Amino acid sequence: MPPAHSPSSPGSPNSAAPQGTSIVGSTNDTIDTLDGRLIRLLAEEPRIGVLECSRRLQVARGTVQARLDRLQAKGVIGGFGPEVDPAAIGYPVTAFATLEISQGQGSDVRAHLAGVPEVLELHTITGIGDMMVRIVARSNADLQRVIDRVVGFDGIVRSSTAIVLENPVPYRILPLVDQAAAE
Amino acid sequence: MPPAHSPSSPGSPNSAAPQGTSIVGSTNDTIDTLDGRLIRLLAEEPRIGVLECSRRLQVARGTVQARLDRLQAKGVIGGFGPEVDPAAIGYPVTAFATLEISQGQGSDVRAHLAGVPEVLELHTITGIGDMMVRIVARSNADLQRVIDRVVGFDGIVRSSTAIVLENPVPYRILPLVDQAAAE
DNA sequence: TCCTCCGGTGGGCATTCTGTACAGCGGTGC
DNA sequence: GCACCGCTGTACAGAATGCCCACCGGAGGA
Repeated sequence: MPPAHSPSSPGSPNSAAPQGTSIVGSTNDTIDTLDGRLIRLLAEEPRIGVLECSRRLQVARGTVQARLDRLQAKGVIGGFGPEVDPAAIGYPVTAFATLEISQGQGSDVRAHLAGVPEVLELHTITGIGDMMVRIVARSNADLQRVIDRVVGFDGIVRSSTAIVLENPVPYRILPLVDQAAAE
Repeated sequence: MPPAHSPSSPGSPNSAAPQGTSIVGSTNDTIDTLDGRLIRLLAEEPRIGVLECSRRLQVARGTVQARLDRLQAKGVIGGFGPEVDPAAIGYPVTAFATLEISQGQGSDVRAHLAGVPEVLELHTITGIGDMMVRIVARSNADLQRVIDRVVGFDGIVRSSTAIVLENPVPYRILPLVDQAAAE
């Protein structure tokens, strides 16, 4: 493939017609369709670079670069870190634990939980419990050890655990991105 | 910076001494320390390429390339998709809903939930409920709409929702990677 | 109404990285 | 003892990146 771009109209150098969507208020609002297509493209084939994106999206390279910079600056795209599968590194068991915390012990408990590698995620929630953690373990037996370590801390009054059996819909964001882009 | 690599010992071309860890059984088991350092490096600075990795890790470029290929082939690294923040695209409210399903309706319910963009994740679990979904919404008011759409389906008998107030520990995997690498 | 700003386009440049190949070394296991 | 596998340097052509420019055209303010 030659390094040429792929000018649809080779003769006329300029045919500036904003793609994606009218820019209207794209600066402060969410994302437009071009952003959506770009995110989808990168999500599906992360290995392609900016130049390839511009080819697929039929826009100028500078546009893709600018959009990417803007998306990262706005915090829409946090990064491109590798997605590591816990199961593949020896932690095939996932569980959600709901924790009840005694008054005023919140920050201590958070610090404690943040120090446990098997705790992948921690939320404070409304409802029955006060906190919800996502934990992983090497096996069901190992899960016992992890739970003991997680709840073995002053300030955690009660806890209940739900083991994940299946994961019919793994974490995804693309459908939401499409919806946001089509706003 | 000149295109020269950075040979520590310019004279002697070969000083092969396996880094990371003795390879022992690295092929079938999990990951070694070199893998761990590589993943951490990529997670922290995803934009750097293979060459830069090899410089930081003080190993040959081919090694980094081989490790990366292997990690991807083994499924340890799933991809390098952009991490999109739902809050940044207009969905700042997160909630977890526990669903109780009537017998035999499982697969229908899954299909239904998979069709809802606001459903980011779906698990089948042990315990009180049968399923657990992670959902997002544009606002607390909008959450009502989303919940109605989620549970408005034959086969879902009961549901309870917990709104996420705070997220003291956002999803992370690095501490676990370190632990697995130090096995 | 005119003017400025901003985002998009197309092009060009030097630098850098990638993909791929090669031979050699050394530890592991048969 | 020998073959295998992983790591090391090295090399090369092709491709992509980062950064520059001039220009166009719509939106919004003066």
